[in-house]
Amino acid sequence: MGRRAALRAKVLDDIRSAALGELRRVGASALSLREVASAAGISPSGLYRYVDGRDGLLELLISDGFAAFGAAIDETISAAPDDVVARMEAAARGYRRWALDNPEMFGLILGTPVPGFHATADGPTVESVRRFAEPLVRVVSAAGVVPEEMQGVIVRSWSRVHGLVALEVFGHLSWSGLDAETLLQTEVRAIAGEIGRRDSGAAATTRR
Amino acid sequence: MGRRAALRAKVLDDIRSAALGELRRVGASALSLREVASAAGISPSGLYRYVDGRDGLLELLISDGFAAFGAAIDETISAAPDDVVARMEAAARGYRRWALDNPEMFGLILGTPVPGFHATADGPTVESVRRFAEPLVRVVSAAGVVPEEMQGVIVRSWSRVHGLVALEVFGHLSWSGLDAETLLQTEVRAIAGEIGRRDSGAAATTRR
DNA sequence: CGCCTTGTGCGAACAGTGTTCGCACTTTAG
DNA sequence: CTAAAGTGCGAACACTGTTCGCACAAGGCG
Repeated sequence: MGRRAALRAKVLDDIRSAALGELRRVGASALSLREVASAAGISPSGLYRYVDGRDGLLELLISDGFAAFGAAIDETISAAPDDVVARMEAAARGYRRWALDNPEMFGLILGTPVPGFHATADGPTVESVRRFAEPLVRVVSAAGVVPEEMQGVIVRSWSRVHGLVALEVFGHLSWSGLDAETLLQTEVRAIAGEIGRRDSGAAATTRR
Repeated sequence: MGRRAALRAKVLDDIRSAALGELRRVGASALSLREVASAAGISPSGLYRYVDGRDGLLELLISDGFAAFGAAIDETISAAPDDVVARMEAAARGYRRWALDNPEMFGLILGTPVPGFHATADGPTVESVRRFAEPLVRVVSAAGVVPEEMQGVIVRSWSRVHGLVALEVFGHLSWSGLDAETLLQTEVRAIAGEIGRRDSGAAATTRR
């Protein structure tokens, strides 16, 4: 098996980029299977040899999206000075930047879930999520958080950054007239401050 | 104008509830105009006499959704003891409860925006948003925040609650094994604590 | 080499969608 | 009573996702 597999990989790659292009152009809800097929140079029915219908196409996009998001954040962090607060700020800035640059993808992977789509427990999506969360974990653990508190601290910090970014990207902050970047910066510094003095009596986050 | 207007109002109300039912049943992305029309007892084309196509139907739902969300939070707050911290906790709990009970609606109004839909500046949606935000404003202002800082404090507090709730409702917290309710409670208490000592050197939030 | 299984691509078809249009009909206003 | 405005609907159009069967190419094997 050589030639056939190679051709198949190439076609699948064409589908990937065609789908991504369509997503960027018209958004997830208006993403047309036929348009994607046409852009990828194959027939609508031919698409089914590579992807399991519309849901399969979205799964492909979501998986790739998580990976790209994680990679983007990773890159931003790496470019920051080797300081915990600076890295946290970089992570948040990277989070926001990517979300603003890829609003449809951001909405697809972290906004309203597409009905009928559930990531299989050991599928590529979960692996991508791990890869996505990894840089965030590294930053927080570098701040000296003990493993026990780790998960709660990460989730709460993540949710604060995510909340602000999601509201901004989805257009729910525009009425306020406030500068979202400044808001996020303020928020991140507050988070960093709290993590810095976490051992002095912060409320513990319990497991269920 | 009497009889005709009354009939019209009644039919429009049928459409409202039919659309809401369909939204609950199949979600926003799969919401079918024809199904809604059928459930409302009119023909698909007849629907266009009341609502401007699918987008108009969604606008109707969004507007109602904001109002219902605001009313639900309002109710939760009113039922809480007359204490600032208790009211903030109640607001957050009401926010979460409603979002969990109405996930499709929550996603529709605060998740990924529907493409092609933009609330007109003076339309009913904006009014609903005001009504929705009002109870939150009341709680924060009751905490003694000066008007100048007010907007920033509200947005940042809201975003912290929203971030956690959105992640939970959209299924992005389930992997962690953490109890979302506990997380939210911890978060709200932290917010209340910070607002309580806001005058002792909290970072100012600037306008753009 | 030939054969046969497997994989691949595609056109046609089907049920479903949102939307438009023109025609009958009823209610209102003058 | 008449003209105008409002209302409902069936038919039609272009589009969607999906399935099916048929032609054809590629691969493994005797």
